[in-house]
Amino acid sequence: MSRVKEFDETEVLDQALELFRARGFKHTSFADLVEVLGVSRQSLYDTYGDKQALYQTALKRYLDRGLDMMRRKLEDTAPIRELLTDLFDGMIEGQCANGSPGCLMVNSMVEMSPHDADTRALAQTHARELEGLFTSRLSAAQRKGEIAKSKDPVALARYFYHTILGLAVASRALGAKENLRQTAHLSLQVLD
Amino acid sequence: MSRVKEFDETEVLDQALELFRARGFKHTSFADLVEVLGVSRQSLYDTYGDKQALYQTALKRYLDRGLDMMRRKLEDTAPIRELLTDLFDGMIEGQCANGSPGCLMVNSMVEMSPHDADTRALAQTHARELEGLFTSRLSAAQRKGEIAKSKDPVALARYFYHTILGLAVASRALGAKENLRQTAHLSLQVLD
DNA sequence: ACCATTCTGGAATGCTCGTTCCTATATGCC
DNA sequence: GGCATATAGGAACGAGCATTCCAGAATGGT
Repeated sequence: MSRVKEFDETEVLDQALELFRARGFKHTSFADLVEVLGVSRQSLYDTYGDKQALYQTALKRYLDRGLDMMRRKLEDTAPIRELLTDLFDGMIEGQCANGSPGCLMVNSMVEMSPHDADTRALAQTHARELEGLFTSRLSAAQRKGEIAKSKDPVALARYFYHTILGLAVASRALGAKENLRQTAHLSLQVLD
Repeated sequence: MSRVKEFDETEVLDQALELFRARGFKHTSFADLVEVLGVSRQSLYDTYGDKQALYQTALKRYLDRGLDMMRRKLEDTAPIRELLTDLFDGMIEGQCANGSPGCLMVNSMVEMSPHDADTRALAQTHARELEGLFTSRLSAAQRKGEIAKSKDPVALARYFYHTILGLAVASRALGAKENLRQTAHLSLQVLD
């Protein structure tokens, strides 16, 4: 090989991700991508394949990153209520940073799930994994006596997952940070 | 006037609504509408205007209907926990009936809010109205002593609204009715 | 019977889209 | 210096899209 890539492959992928996140798949044209990413049409095709593949790759990256972040935050051994408070506040702060584009996975679940089997499968797998992370962390908290024995960690995990979905939608379309925080804090009452 | 319309205007509108709800705006072509509604292109344009207007009208109808339904259900003077349990169960049953297309408003919030100011305004107004309905019902319950004085009905109302958003997303992309019911029931703990 | 209105569907328009092909130019390793 | 690769962008293609125009047939009230 001789000439080297002039753009950072993952950096451009992240830009594509942000564009898809903000506008959705159908509302983002290839011309938009070329313009915003500053990379020529041909290079994009050579590097990532077609639009669908680029979207898929970006989504996968987004999910992996989110899952890693979640794993890291849940490793914290702080009391579960504190931990979840911080986690939700952090998510809300992060989501609403740049004009509230919401969550790419949620946007994808709504826009793409009925039309694209691959995307649907990605979303469902991710949901299971995320619920799994929550479940084991909640179980740990339960063993430490922070949560009553009578509670079902699986149901609680799913509940928090559903709560996050709702906050993502509200963040995108309504985007009142303070209200989201309030809801997140209220949601913690299920632990009592 | 001489010749009379051969199709029921609101009935066809409802069909358009269901199509938009299932597929989204961009993923529904005018040809799709003509085919599914069984009404010719020209008649659709004559009756409803262009695609955007048809969508807007359908969305407005959907919101009005939902708000009416909510009003009726909230008039019930049953204890608030029973009432909300029934309300959520009814919604979940209804949403998941025909292949879980989710909620048109939520789908619209995700797909259209960033692109169309009218749609965004509709969604935001609807959010406020829905929260208002919940707020006054929760206040009433509070006066009757069913909810502690320390609770803020506005925050609770918003919380339930956010919960509904989350359930709508899950219903569309995941669609496990039993899990949704479980989450709905857990969410009622904020009243305690 | 007449006429306004409606329905239907073909045809055409003009635009946008994703994608491919091609050519010209730049770049770095051997 | 040359060769393999990367970039850039013009051109074209074929498809799909929303929308408009139009002409023919149907329909019902007066």
